[in-house]
Amino acid sequence: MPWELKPDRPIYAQLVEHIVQMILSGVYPPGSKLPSVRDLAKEASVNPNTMQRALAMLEEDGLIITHRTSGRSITEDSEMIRKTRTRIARDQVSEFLEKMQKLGFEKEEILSIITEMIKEVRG
Amino acid sequence: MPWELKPDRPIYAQLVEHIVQMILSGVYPPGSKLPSVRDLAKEASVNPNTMQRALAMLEEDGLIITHRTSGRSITEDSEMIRKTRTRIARDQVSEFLEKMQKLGFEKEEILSIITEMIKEVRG
Amino acid sequence: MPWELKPDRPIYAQLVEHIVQMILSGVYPPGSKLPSVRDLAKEASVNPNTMQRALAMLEEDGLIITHRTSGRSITEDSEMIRKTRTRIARDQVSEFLEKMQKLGFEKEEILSIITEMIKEVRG
Amino acid sequence: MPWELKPDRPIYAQLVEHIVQMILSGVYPPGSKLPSVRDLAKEASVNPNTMQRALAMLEEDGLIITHRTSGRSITEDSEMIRKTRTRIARDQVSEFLEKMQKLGFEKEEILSIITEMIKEVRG
DNA sequence: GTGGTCTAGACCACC
DNA sequence: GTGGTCTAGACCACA
Repeated sequence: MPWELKPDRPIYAQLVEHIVQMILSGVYPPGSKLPSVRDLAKEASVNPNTMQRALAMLEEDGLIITHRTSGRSITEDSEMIRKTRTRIARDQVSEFLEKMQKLGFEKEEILSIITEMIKEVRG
Repeated sequence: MPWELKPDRPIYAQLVEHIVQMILSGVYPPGSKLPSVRDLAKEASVNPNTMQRALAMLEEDGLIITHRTSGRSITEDSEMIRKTRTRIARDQVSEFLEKMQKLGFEKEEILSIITEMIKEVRG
Repeated sequence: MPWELKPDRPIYAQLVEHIVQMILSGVYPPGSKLPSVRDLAKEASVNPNTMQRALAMLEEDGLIITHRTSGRSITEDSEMIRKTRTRIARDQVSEFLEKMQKLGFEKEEILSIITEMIKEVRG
Repeated sequence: MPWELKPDRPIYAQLVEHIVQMILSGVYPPGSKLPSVRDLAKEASVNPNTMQRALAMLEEDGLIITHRTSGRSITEDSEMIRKTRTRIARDQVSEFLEKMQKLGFEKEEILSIITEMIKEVRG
């Protein structure tokens, strides 16, 4: 998973999103150790300050634990990770549904468009 | 339809979106006249310059025609309006699907979440 | 020759240009009588005031003569018409050459592009 | 290259044109960094907002890239720059030819006028 | 009255 | 420091 950074949104926000994806998809399993800020920053070709900011936000969410002496690790609370995944998903869905309804789409229409398009994606 | 403006995104972008919704949902039918920049700005509690910027963007898209001295009107090309509606919808869906897949959701899972949540919305 | 009016430039200016073309190309020969303002306005689907303004400008240039009681006519001075045609042409050419040179085109390059494109036009 | 601003056309349009010329003529080579909005505005004796508008238009055309916090630069795609130059040139020529033909000039006549006048320019 | 442009000056997020 | 957004208020051409 490459660190694709587009210039249209704040870099730190894209970093947060990317790391969350890696955690939720299991690249970094619960309890596993995170690379150092410096290494992560280098990997993403980003200023360490910016990476630090991203990690700080993830810590606020409780997804990441900082050990004062030995770096950071993913939370061991896999239940929380699961819940986070669900919460984010529901947020996405509800935001999406709201937009579609504002455009005047009915429930059935939304469903049919999605089922149609979901077949095309990735074969 | 009130002009809800949130501070998290550029105002002009929200204005564009709102006006598009009004056009697509038929509040302003094809060929109908639009209120003056000043009136629209007053209605949205926004500086005329900001509203003008939004309208200019809509004109670039071809959704709006400006008559230099006698105001603006919605394009009479209702076919284009229909296509715009479809295009925006497909964009929304594809953006949504991409996000969900990055979070590690499978096709079936996405569909089931949506069908579940769509029942809750608006009763 | 239809009266194509685009909304991107002042209408009166387009009227002036159009009438000049008709005069220079012989639609209205030297000395011939011009239709009334009202008729011209109707033909061009334009407010008579606007047509009046256009004619006034043409009169300033000396291309049109106003007879206080019997309408307007094209000047009989065909020499002046010929000179006007030449003047306008030279203005166009010099303006065009200036633009091309600002874009960094050399004389030879300009000539070759033109000779190439002039073959394509109108077969 | 001074910033000559005439009152007959929108300033932002003249700024766009001027910057394009600088890019096409190599004053700002592909990939090079552009001065800040504020500096450019000062240099052209223009309000920063106006300069910003011009730069935004250039970005839409793909000629300029903006890095959100570290200024703007010319696109590195020198092929695109070359194509832009050609496109603009052809637009100028075709617009010019159309005007001349509306004035009743034949192909040969146009060519002869140009070849004659092109000798006079810049000695 | 309409749209369009421009300035001055302020404020913001980001790095 | 960078780009981006917004407001307030003025002025203009046009019909």
